[in-house]
Amino acid sequence: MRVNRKQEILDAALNCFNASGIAATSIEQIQKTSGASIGSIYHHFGSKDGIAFTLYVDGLRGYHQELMAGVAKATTAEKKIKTFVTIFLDWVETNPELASYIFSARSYLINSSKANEISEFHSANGKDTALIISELAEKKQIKKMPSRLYTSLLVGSVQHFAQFLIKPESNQSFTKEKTVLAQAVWDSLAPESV
Amino acid sequence: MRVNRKQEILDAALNCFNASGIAATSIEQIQKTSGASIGSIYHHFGSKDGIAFTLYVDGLRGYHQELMAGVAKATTAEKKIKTFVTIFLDWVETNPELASYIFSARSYLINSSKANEISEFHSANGKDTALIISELAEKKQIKKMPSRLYTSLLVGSVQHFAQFLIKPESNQSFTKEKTVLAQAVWDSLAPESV
DNA sequence: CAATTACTGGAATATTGTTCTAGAATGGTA
DNA sequence: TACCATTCTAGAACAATATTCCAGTAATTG
Repeated sequence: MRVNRKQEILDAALNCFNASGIAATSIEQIQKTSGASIGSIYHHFGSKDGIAFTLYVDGLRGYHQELMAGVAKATTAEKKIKTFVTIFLDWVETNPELASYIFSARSYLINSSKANEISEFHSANGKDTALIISELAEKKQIKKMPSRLYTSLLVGSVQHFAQFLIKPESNQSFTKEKTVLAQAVWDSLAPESV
Repeated sequence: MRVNRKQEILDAALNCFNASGIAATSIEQIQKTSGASIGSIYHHFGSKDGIAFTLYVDGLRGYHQELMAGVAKATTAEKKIKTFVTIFLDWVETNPELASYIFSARSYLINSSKANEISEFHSANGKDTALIISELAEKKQIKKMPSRLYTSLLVGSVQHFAQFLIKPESNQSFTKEKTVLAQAVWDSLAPESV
């Protein structure tokens, strides 16, 4: 093993997957881009789905840990919500390739041979964020509403906006947008002013 | 031609695609589910991507026309925004299989052999909704903010919430959620109270 | 240094998307 | 009806590509 083959394969796969999508990327492409052999690829990952799975889980885990650590530090409800939004947007801006991949990989992996593993991983992550919200709701630090709406209001518009941070059109900054969006999300969740 | 083969193929494909995803569905599955032959399938659609494309475009076109007609009828800015949300949610609730398919098909088709056609179709649809928003913004009937945020606030949380309408867990109704969500979206876009 | 394990290579195989062509059903026209 | 053109169906043949397999090469351990 001359170099870190495993990482080379992952790097090459991320590029290929982002350029053409997982389904349309062939093992041959990954093989040529990475310089590894077919045998090597299958030794390390077992299947194309295996590569996609590793990229997805590793990437998302990094983000998730950052998020949880940041939100835990925030002291008030408003700060927690705004930190949630900010960390998400900052992470996407810092890791555009990975973010782009993760967004598009979800729907592929759900029906792949890694379906079970993905489902477990999601529900574990989901519980973490659900806990944050249910604590705030219990303490009446956010508005009372049908509980299923909480996550939609928290992550829906933010995830949708993330598309702009991924396309590298120009090196414009989004500081204004990020501030306004964090405020808008908080406004939609803030308790009625008494 | 004993029956409507084309429609049979589309119906079968929608079921297969929703059950396993487009990438993981084989032509053989569609062939067996529909009762059509391989030759028949390729005669009508040319490729697997062709089936996926037809399902996607036809489904989305139906929704889009409904949406535009409904919004055009609404007289005030608040009614336009709330109608937008309501029509979307109602449509998803009425067409859960189609909605589920369309959500997951997007990322597949973007990198398929129909990439160009899909891109055109999206930009045409996108212009329509952009026009609605830019008109409201020009007349100052919605809050002034960085323009890229408008669509995120309008469709982000609503699209995210749509997942609950697709899963058939139980036949619970979502009337409360729909009302609250429409109000929340309007609140986030409504001009500052003078 | 022997032996075990981890890794690499690529030919062989299996699966699956697509092409091809012969023929059947259908619709129009005299 | 008879004829023709077009549309549609069928499935074998072909091509592309994911995966298996095993022989061989480095690394590691005792």
